[in-house]
Amino acid sequence: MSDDETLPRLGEIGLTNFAPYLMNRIMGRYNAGFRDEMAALGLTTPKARVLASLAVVDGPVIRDLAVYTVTEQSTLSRALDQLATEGLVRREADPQDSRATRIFITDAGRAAFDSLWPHMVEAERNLFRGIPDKDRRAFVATLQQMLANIRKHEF
Amino acid sequence: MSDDETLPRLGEIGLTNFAPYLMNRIMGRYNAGFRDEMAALGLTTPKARVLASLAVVDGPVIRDLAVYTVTEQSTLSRALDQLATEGLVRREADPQDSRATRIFITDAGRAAFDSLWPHMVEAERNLFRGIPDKDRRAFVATLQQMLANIRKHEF
DNA sequence: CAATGATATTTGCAAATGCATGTAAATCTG
DNA sequence: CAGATTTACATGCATTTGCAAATATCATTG
Repeated sequence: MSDDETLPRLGEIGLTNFAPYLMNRIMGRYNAGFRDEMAALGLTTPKARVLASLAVVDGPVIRDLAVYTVTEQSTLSRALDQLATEGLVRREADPQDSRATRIFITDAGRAAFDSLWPHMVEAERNLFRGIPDKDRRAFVATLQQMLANIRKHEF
Repeated sequence: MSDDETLPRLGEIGLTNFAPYLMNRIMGRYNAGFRDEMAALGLTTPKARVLASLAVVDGPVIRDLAVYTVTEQSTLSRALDQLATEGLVRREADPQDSRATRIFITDAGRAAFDSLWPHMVEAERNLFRGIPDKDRRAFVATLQQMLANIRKHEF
């Protein structure tokens, strides 16, 4: 990891060989892909991410939810305000730690997510269109390794 | 591609097996990783992306730049206002089409990007830490295929 | 070539975002 | 166990965002 070596310039690599660029661009379009469906449900990206996360881990404290949803704490706090007002999630004081709040999804929240999920799956399938299953599995494995490389939390 | 089949539920797949989730989370942290360095240069994400793109293709029309930078037209328009005011880019009317504006990077803009680039490379290397070169190449190839699958533009 | 429609970019405005800070509760430390 | 730190969450405020509409130019068509 010594770095006397000269860095390649971006112009030489080319944008489309620089993985982070590709990932940003792909995710930009992926996320935009069901913005209409989200809007129809009154959801923004952070709100949708909350519902998606709660579909997997219900009842996390907010700070963990911020990690799952890749959202700023303050943004998340306000997203939760809205979701709670709309009756899609429920805040519940943690009995162990009265600073903490745990978030639970409601039936209405689950229903909202259920109507969004097929679009997410469809978009994901479209992403992998024409990519052999073997490559796809290797790709996901690499993603998991990457997440392990950079995450600052134990999950 | 018939779809009578029942969709797997997200809870069953698990967040960390759903590629888009992993990609969003990884890029969230990657992008946050040099937010400080950007801030020191007075750059936001869209502004940095403009400079990065111009390091590769100088003089694009704005609508193409919006594709490269994965940025809303209106957001880009204002990012360009700032960059131009700061002297990092230059707007120049397209001689063929007087509706269009072409964007060029200035020496100062190049210098700003050059001071950011090492951090981007370092963050990228960190992402791929411990991932064999072979896997890395396969990963990038898959990304390129994915981009081809979803892009709506010819580049 | 006038009229209609498409394209390129900017801008108005309401909403979302994020940083810094506030408040409250838990934890640590001497 | 009092005081100092840290942690959890919410909020004030300035900035950024993005949708929709405005403006200006180009392209097409009858």
